[in-house]
Amino acid sequence: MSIIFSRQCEYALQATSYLALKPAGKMTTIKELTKKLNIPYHFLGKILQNLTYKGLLNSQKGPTGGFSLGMPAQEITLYHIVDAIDGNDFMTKCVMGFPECTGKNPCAVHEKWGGLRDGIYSMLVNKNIAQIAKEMKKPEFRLLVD
Amino acid sequence: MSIIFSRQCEYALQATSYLALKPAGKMTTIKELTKKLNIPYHFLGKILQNLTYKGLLNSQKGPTGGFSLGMPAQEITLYHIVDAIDGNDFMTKCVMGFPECTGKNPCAVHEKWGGLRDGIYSMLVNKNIAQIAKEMKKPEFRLLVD
DNA sequence: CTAATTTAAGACAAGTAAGTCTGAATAAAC
DNA sequence: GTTTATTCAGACTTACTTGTCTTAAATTAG
Ligand code: FES
Ligand code: FES
Repeated sequence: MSIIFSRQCEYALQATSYLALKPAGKMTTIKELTKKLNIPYHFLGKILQNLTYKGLLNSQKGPTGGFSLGMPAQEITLYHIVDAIDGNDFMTKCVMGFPECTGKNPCAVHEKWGGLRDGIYSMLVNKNIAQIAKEMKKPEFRLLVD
Repeated sequence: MSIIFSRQCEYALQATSYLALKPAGKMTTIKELTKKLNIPYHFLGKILQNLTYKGLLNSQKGPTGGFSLGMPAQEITLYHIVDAIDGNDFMTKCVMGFPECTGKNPCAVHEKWGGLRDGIYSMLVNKNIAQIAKEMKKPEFRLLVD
């Protein structure tokens, strides 16, 4: 089982992070992405297609085609990706699975979870693709190993 | 999709919390649990069976039979339940799905996630079934609504 | 001992997520 | 215009999770 994001979403985060390494507008093929990230080819194709539909990526067919970021890297946060793929249910649902999550009828960890949930949210919102690109250029960073 | 725990695990947390309300040793039937918690009968049966196998619950067949906590309530934490059903992969896996999660090859949110993950862990470890029972007796608390 | 009630067990069905395959559409390169 | 490389689209398969059904085993009550 994946942790909090679906497998699709994990792949989307990885692929988008990888795209962030490339100069703006530079097209990257699915083939390159699947090779570097070890993600099933057609599965990734559909995911990127979805992100393109949502406006987060650009795509171009034919030779020299591929995918690139659909907006300035500073404007794309991890939250955009997660929201596009998995939605934002985790922000409103009870972590113990009770039918609602409100202060009126709280579960045993409602308070604690509230803080953690907000922490996850800010983790996603405060990290944009431009930052990631910058961090990833550090030599120890994952994905740059080839 | 459930948030961080599987549906089974959510059910397990709810059912165990409910059992915590009862006097120690008092048997509660699946029927009562499914009715109060709105969980599919046989599905819950298997989950409780599993928790019994792992020693967290006691079971007894026949009339007056049912399930009760398998150890003193103070000794059962939410982490025990989660670990029994979903395991503890969330403690060691990368939240972005990369093959490993170490400081040597960190992903973009490794640091932040580390803190949040530890927060989730302590949320689970520091909440035992006895506390839950106490809190749940407050009138506004979920599950006591009937 | 018999009947009733409950968990135990396993097969099965339904639903969802993940992954595969094939061909069409598009666009560049020659 | 033809070839080639790529995304797009949809059907299909596989795997996993969730949920259902039926029967057996155990235990209590009478
Ligand atoms: S009620 Fe459970 S997290 Fe809010
Ligand atoms: S490497 Fe991603 S969370 Fe640690």
